[in-house]
Amino acid sequence: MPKAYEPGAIESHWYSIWEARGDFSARLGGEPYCIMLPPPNVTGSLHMGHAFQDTLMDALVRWQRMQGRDVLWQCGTDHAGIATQMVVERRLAAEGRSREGIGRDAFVDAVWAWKAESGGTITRQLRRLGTSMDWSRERFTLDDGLSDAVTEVFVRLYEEGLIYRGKRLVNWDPVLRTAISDLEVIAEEEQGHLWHIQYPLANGNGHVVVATTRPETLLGDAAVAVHPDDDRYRALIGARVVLPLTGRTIPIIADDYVDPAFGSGCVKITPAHDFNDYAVGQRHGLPRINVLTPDARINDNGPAAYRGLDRYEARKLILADLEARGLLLRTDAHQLMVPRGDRSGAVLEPYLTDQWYVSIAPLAEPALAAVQDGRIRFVPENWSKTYYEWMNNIQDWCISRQLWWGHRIPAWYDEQKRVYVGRSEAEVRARHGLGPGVTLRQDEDVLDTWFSSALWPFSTLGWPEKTPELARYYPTSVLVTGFDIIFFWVARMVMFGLKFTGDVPFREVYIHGLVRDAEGQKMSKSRGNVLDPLDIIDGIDVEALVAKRTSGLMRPQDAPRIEAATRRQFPDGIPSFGTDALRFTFAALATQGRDVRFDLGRIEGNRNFCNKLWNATRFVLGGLANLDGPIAAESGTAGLPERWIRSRLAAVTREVNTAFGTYRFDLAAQALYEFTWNEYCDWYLELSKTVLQDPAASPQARLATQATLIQVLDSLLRLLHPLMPFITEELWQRLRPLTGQVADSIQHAPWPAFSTSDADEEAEQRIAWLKDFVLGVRRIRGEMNIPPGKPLTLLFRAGSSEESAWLLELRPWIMHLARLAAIEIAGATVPESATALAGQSTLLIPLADLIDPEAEVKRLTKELDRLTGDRDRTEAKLANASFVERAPADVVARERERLGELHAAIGRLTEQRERIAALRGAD
RNA sequence: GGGUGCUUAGCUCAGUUGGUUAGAGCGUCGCCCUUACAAGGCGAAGGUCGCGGGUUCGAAUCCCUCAGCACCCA
Repeated sequence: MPKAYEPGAIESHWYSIWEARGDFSARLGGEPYCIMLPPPNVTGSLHMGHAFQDTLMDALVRWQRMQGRDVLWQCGTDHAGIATQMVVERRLAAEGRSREGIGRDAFVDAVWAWKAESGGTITRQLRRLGTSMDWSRERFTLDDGLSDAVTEVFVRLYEEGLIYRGKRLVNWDPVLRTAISDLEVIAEEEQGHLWHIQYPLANGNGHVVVATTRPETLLGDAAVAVHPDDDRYRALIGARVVLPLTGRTIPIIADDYVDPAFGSGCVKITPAHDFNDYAVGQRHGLPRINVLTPDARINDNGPAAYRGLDRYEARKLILADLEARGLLLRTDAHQLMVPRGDRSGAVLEPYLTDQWYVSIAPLAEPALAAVQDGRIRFVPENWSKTYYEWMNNIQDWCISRQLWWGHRIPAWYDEQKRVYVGRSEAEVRARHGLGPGVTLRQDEDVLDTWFSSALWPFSTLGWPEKTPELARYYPTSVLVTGFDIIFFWVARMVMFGLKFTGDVPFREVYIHGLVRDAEGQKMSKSRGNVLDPLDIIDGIDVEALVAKRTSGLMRPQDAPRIEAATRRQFPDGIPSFGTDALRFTFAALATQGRDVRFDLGRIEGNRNFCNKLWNATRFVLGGLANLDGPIAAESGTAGLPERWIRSRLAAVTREVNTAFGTYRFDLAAQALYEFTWNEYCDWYLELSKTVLQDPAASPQARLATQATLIQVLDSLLRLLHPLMPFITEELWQRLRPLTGQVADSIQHAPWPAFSTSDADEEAEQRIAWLKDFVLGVRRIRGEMNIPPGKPLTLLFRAGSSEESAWLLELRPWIMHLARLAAIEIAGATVPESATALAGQSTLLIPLADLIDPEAEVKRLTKELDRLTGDRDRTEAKLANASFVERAPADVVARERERLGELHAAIGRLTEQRERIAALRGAD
């Protein structure tokens, strides 16, 4: 067995075995447990968010599998309409071709070709993470079955009147030339201008001034609005103004949407190009004058001078023309919220188009109720508020996208533009009696990708067919996802799930935080702070990392800044940490907060933890030369250390169960880390050496020690397995010949059982005393600078007959751990000594030549200060009559007991300090 | 403007229903290559729990004010 833990070899070895053997497949028997993988973009690659989320899901799934549940972790990918189409368009552009140039069919073929080329990347990466998904059931949102489900849902909703077509303002991406959903808009504050423009009154008696951040929209103004109570303008309501540059006149209207304090208190109203103005326009019956083309140029509704100009060129020219006419009063610098498409980054335009909508209120109501009445539970519970907030203010969902990659809308138009919705053209013709003479043209648009994602929990299980899988695994057990897609995805799955299956899609929603970099910044390509999980697993040198972060940037000018930051943060690149260390780190970071700061320091510590576990196993295996097969659980005669570590194991088992059961992966990781390192390795392994390395130890004691080493390690590996699948499998397999476990893989080994009868109060108490004893000696060594290896003689003054008995029982272990040459019973008079307390007993290390009395007095004084502080606080508490009266009796009793102990300890230490001080005085 | 959170050691974070001396990792300091592990061992230092008030015998924990920060929605 190699001396150091080397993750690379064991990881690649085990995954292929697991997968080939079908270890991850649902068994269709036993109590089902099902998780739906939030489908990643089929042509995407794994980022830290995926890795984090998938680690948590895999931990749950492995935990449940070990408990004997029939686990289905349903995996698959999504077609990611906009994102994928953009990538393929960019590739075409690089070859000098365009989507329009090659036509729809050829373009869609090109996307499928791209999927074939790059589609395996993310699933390969998922495997590297050790995720135990059921790959035999992998699905893709554009598969036939899932596409049929999409069509079915669309048609049924349409037939119920819950899908309609409407002309509305949408968020329009002029670069991608498609509508996008409100949720895909990123509004950020940017530096812009506020231009103050004069609109002359039509009657020639003066003017009003409007302020705008988008002067080019002036061409589409339909009115000027003022607040009805604004005295400055009350007289002008109903008058008309001349709209500059257009020759049109428009009315001045009153509407309390206007904020009299902003700008001049007059607002230009452009119903076709602003959401608020649209609403004002509806209230006042104003015309909607669209002045932009789909790619945001001025259209034919604009004056000839501006037609065909891009919106920003038009803005420039319009401002110049206004200035030339003396109508541009002032230009102020102004911070404004600019909406951009989350994919293209382009500034969006509110734009008037025909789109398909889902009428959402009738779907939202039952979805709201499902959470309110507890059929779906959010974890942490607080996220239900976010869900309610959105559900209560929900807007109809624009589901059409002007893309070519996706599920084409199952609607056909005849030559009179009448629309027919059906499962196919044939069905439409049959149902509506449209003969071959009628020409039908299918709607050009595709559906929002989230439309198909919303069906994921049941479409992947075969819906609308009534499959055994659907009956068995739906509703699924839990959804694991980030809070950023509660609206996009969670809410929509609930709505569609309830609508089409009559039941919730999942019983619990575990919401985790979002992974950020060490400074708390969101990881993004443009910030250049992205970490690739595989680079953390495998390591990467700084040159490769810089190259990765600076290639393919949207803004190539960012490259030098990104390079400098990367070289500063990772001067030596990233070493290889291995999957298990990464996963354990993710688990440890999965606290209930909403941000997860990823710090490489944490993962280094956890890589070391893997090494610790590795070496502990090496130690255990190395001490078993006398064994050639499984060792019975109750072998030999267990001593206190054996009873103690088994009791501790039981406690940590319970803790881990509670932690996993409440999605507290951080607490599970912490409990396991602590038990492994601070109890099993630091204490039990050391205690075991007392017996194993003692040639005179009895065979019974030796056997019990060996059995305990093996069995506790075996349980520990199983407890750790959900978080660290690879190293635990590797070590468990090495240990297996000695454990008698029959499973072929740790992932099918039984989850360690917890029973309260494993708790051993007596052993815990005595070993706690032993630790106090040993620590007391070590502290004296540490603070007196006595080399750890120097054997010491210790004088023991028993505080009670009980503790005398404990010493008798624990003497060999104490001698060994405290590195004592001898323990003698202190007589009535003892030489001047350094002192420590263990329980009620006093430990004395004769000073002889090794201790500086000065230092010992200082040390004792510090300790006494601490104790007297505690004593004073406790005394004050007990002196308080209302405390004694009102606090629970056991709390008061505990304080009294504590006070007694403090008094005794202070007495012993004071006496000791005086003796040493006198000694110093005598020098 | 509406909503949701956060503020605990130098850094990143735990802290269950209020109850001994508020914990961990990393970092820092001292001693040690003690045959499982230097990716290690042993020991130590470090916090008026954002501020102010209230409830209570008792508050990091419950309530209120304020400050700062973050996110979501408009």
